[in-house]
Amino acid sequence: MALLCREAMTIAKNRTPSALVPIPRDFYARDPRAVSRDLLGKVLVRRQPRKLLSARIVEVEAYLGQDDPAAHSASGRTARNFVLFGPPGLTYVYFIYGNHYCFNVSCLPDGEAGGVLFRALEPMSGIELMAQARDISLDGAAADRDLRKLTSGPGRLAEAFGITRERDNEKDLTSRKSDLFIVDDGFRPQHIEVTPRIGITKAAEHPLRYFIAGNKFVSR
DNA sequence: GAGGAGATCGTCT
DNA sequence: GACGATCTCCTCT
Repeated sequence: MALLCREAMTIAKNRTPSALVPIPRDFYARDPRAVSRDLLGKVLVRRQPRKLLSARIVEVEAYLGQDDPAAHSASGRTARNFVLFGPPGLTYVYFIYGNHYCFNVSCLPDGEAGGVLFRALEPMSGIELMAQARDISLDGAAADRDLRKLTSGPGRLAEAFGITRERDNEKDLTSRKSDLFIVDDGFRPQHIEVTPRIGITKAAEHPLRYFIAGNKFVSR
């Protein structure tokens, strides 16, 4: 198996979070910009019946709520976006472009709209299951490139973790009982870069995309 | 490797 | 009926 793939497997072995304590709700009850920055380096965990999926958060975007024209919450509360207006720390999952799901977490205190979009993850454990979910083989000559394709992009990471609106919308990421949550394993990114958000037309100039500089799994 | 176009369907107006 | 917080495939360089 190619070098990058081996590296990721080693990382996965060494860094799989041992203390699976979800980050508390207070963490999310803040400005999405602060939450975005602090989410980098944390670990998203999906508890499966027999296996644990985990991946480090390496790229996110902040959406500021009703004052942010690019945010789904800009036009007010709807049947689709109601989670953004509720308590912090809940998942907001929506379907887009006819074939992709995007995965967000609600921020700011209950009643204020805001969220963070997860754009890219670095796989840590359960890599084979993620590859299965994405219908990607990691055995070929292009294993390096294919490993990146597992979770580098909002639609890709959602597919790798089996995240859908039907299954995961409005799920509590701060609950021990949840099968989807985020933990802090002590990792701290050395250098965080901030750029304008990707793929939007409104308010596209604001620097609200945060990623770990130099990380191979960042989407662009 | 980079860039462009098509696919596809839920949500909102 | 139009649009969209994307991805993949195909073509061109």
